[in-house]
Amino acid sequence: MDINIHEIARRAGVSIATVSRALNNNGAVREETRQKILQIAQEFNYKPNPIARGLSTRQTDTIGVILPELVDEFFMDIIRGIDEEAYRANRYVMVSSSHNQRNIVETLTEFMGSGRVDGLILMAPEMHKEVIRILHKSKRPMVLLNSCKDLDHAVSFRINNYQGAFAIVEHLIGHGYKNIGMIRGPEGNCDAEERYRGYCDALQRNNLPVQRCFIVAGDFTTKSGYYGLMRLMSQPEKPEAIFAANDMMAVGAYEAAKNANINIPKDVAIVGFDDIFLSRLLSPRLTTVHVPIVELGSKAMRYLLKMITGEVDANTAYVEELSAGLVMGGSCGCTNYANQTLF
Amino acid sequence: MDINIHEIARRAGVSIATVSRALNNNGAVREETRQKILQIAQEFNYKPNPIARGLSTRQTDTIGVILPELVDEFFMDIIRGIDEEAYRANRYVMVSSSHNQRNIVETLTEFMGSGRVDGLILMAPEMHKEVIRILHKSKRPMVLLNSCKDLDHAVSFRINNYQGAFAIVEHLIGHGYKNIGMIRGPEGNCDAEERYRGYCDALQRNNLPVQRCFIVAGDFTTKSGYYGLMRLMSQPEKPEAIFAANDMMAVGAYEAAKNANINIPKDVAIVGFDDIFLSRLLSPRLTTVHVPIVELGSKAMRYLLKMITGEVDANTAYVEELSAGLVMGGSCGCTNYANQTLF
DNA sequence: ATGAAAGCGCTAACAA
DNA sequence: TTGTTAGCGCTTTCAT
Repeated sequence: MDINIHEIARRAGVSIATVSRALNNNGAVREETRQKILQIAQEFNYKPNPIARGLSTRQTDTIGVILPELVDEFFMDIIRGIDEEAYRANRYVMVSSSHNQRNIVETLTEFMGSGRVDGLILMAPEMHKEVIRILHKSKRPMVLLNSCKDLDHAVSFRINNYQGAFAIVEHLIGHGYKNIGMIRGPEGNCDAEERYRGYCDALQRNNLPVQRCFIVAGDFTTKSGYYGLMRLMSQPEKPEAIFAANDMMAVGAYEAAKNANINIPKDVAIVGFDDIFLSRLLSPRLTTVHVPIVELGSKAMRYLLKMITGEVDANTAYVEELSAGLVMGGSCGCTNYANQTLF
Repeated sequence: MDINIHEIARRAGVSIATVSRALNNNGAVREETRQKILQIAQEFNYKPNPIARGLSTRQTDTIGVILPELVDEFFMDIIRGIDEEAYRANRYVMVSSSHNQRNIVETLTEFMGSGRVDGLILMAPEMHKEVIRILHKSKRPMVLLNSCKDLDHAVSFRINNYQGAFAIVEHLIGHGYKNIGMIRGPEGNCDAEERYRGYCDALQRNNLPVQRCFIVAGDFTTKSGYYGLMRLMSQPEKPEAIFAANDMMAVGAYEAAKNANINIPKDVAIVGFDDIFLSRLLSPRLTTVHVPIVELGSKAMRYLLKMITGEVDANTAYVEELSAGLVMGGSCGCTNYANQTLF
């Protein structure tokens, strides 16, 4: 703010061009000169102004991150994964929630159109057409997180929701359950859709019918899980097991079960998806699908950085699905699951 | 990136200065001219380059946020509070963890010294002298979060840890417990120290001795809570109640109690601090201290914005303590606490 | 190996 | 009301 390149140049008795070269290890500078400049810069604790540099180089060393919301460990984990890589690479992270669907476009435009960031990591499960448009005409590289299948022409990192859901439902089937219900996630949400697809396919692949009466809507909130279980278990024909599309709803289901004196897993088995910290503390421990969230963030960031540096082509589609593994608890009916340490 | 102020000026048949004035509502522009410019800008979807503008105005519309870690709902809540206000005020948020104590200085310098941000929100419970130094010579406004008392000459927003701890320990005393133990937080952490102070004072104010054997160290992790309870309850003389300095440790204590067949609250009452979401799900529900975290973030942000706009003097110390209220559960021994809804 | 100078896109002081 | 112009602090050609 105070001392600038001119001042350093003056003190070193050289031109600002030489100072710039010395500081950036860019272009030839006599070792003697370089040392002198470096020493003076050090002495005055001089740091080039990144804004000025940004104007000149069109690089801000900043990565934009837009997430649908800023709640839960889930999103915090993503940010942490990104932050770790950013730190390593000397980049800065600008985060924002998309606030609401209407304004995601606005935020996106501001981030991408304006040179505030060198690249973007975007998570928007319900992806508007408009967003896709911006995506296309944007000059900055961008990687999508948990995007829908129909965006496979972009760069995207996602959890393999389908595979995870398929696996956990097959696990339930392995227990001998025939009537397996599901509390679904929000409509239009791709994660939710994929998990539902995995559920249906697992049933069908095992010659089990997909029964409408065992499927209820939900919206990923604890509350909807609560009422989801209530509804499923108050029918004349009750499911033997329930696949909640995420752990938060499973938590709600646990609460409902407790209130209604329904025993898990004796009266009904429950499994979830996400493996949030909380699921470890439920009793019995929730059987769920572990999703490598921190890794999702860091992988996305690493790839984005490569796109920025040109190490990989930013215009070539690339999709990576991180596979999700089962975490055994007692809620599915397993009795001697590895009693995972809490810490 | 493509179209710039010159282009707009050319198309509108005016000078760039007029375009700038029209767009910023700054300086006189004939209404007719303004409309024309606005319309053209609209047509080409022109947005002034914020980097260039930043170089000129020394404002980036960006707020830096440095937090000790990026984990938990706790920090996510702070970020959310900040993000909400930032959105309202058309500001952007750059977040970073301090990575480690050594590098917090580096990060701080980069944020503050370089003009990357217009102001900073910093949370650093263990505050280095060095950090304080930077704080002082920094030209940009900064607000501290949960800072130590010895930084009362700065602008700071904090949870009233002392008051909260005092209140909850008095609540335990009200139950008739005489031997009240505590699992402390990390040494040197101001939140932890204040909570400990509140604990001690509550005892003394009620003519109860502070007994060393009932006080064990902890570090805010579930693990340390687990072993904390183990240690306290394996002594010949056991406490009747335990105040865990945060909920995560209380969670650990619950686990330990479960493993050791210790009933809460019959064998030992347990209370926590923070009111994390999880505490609602413990059985019995954890009696704890609610801290308005989102509000902490948003209040800090609002104040910082005022400092930036000059609405309040950035050099005048200002400390605000948000008071923390009790949330009743069954873990303290209360039987007919309001059964709070989960949602 | 080094310097001079032209931008980068914008704002703001000064002139007209 | 509008235009001219000098920065803002840096990078990067192009000469030398």
